[in-house]
Amino acid sequence: MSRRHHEVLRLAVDLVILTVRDRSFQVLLIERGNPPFAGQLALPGGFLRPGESLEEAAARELLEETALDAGSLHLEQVGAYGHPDRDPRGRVVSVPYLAIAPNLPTPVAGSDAIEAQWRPVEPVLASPGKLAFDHDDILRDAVEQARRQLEYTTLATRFCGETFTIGELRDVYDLVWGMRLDPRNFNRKVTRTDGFLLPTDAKRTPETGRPATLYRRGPADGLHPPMLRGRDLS
Amino acid sequence: MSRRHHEVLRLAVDLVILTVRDRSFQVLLIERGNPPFAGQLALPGGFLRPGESLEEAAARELLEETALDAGSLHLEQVGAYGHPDRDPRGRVVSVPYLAIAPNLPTPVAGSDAIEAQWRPVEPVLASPGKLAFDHDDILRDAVEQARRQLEYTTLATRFCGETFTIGELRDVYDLVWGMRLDPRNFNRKVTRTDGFLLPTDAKRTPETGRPATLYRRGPADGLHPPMLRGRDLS
DNA sequence: GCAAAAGTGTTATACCTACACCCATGC
DNA sequence: GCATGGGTGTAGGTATAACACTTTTGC
Repeated sequence: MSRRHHEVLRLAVDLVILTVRDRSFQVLLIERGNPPFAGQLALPGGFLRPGESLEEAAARELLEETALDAGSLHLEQVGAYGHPDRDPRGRVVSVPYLAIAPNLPTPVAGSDAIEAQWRPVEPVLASPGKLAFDHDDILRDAVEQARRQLEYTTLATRFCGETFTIGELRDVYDLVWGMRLDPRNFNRKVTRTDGFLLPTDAKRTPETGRPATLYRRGPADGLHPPMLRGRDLS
Repeated sequence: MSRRHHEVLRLAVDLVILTVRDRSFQVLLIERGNPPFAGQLALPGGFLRPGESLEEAAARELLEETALDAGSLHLEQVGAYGHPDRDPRGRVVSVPYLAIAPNLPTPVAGSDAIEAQWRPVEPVLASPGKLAFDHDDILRDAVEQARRQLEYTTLATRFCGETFTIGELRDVYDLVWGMRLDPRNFNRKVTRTDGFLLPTDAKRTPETGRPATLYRRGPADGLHPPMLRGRDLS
């Protein structure tokens, strides 16, 4: 088992930053300025640096590319992608991270002058082949991971601001899952699940209609019983 | 963004091989012969080689260390572990794989004369600090991943041989989850879930009691609705 | 007969689905 | 008043939990 047999490589940390904005489920993509894949869209990311843990690298990249503070955001690993030909520059294994962002008032601007843009997720998933590297695969897996977590965790609240209405939370489910949930049943479900939501005294009046109670995210991470979507898995 | 800032590293592929034998939930561990951690127990594994994908490396290690053919086994990625100090030899990121093995008639013998042994999982999880590297963390996460998958996939059948009785399948749940399920309700649940089990004409007579129908694993991967364990997640 | 494991039936309960209905606001 | 979204009530279906009970073997 000589050391000569061991592949020496670099490790990329890519970011799948998801949000709900303009009543649409969107992902942050950058346009690559340099080869390989110059001019194509890609997930933001960068290489692991000496002394960094994987999660530290993800947080650093997040700050560099979007000026978002990882301390306030949900950040979780998606897996590892290591096909030998995935990067034409040489052997690079990617460990992508999924980040969930609330709809941000400030426009996203990368510190290193990279053109970053929010794109609706669905068209990108529907016609793969447009993203650089194997980022289509990574995006697909990360989105599926997020969709699943809406079922049995309180992840949906990470898409919302500090306080939010049940209608906003329902929009997250509707848009991320791409299906309409019954507003009345949804209301009961989330208000009766212990630790999901903490009511506040404030209310918010929509453009038209009755004012809605504002909530903030509760201490629970898991959902029991889970939120159900249709029987579409096999 | 100079290349000098990029950490260059090696990638380890470790294996968490789980089985049910001697009416106990067990994991395959090796005793390390060389530093670091010489004499301590560790997960089997090795380094990624040039031209290999991660999954290929996992399959190769599985064959080398246990003479098990990956083609017939369930093999899935657990995640990536990249703390900078996790390996004293230098920067090594580990991508562990979870493998599920049926109770094997042949004793496990590594091809490279490593002392491999089955150990009950629970004591190792209960008193961490005994395994080399961060293998305690990896084992904990892999076991939790397997336990979860018993809930909403048909993974349990991977612990069984080609044909098996419902009692054997229930033993898998009982031993992996560490709780007793009601045999009568379990029976109904698995036989009524479409695609979980395919009945055969054969039966097997236990030491004492009525002969049980032998089944083989069905085409379904997912379980809807899921198999429930108690409300222990939060 | 007896022990042990396989397998069926039954009832109560929890939860979801679907939908009717009322409430509070802006115009 | 009317439109719009917030929020509650209720009836029916499905799956689970907990249990009694029957079946089929070896001894």
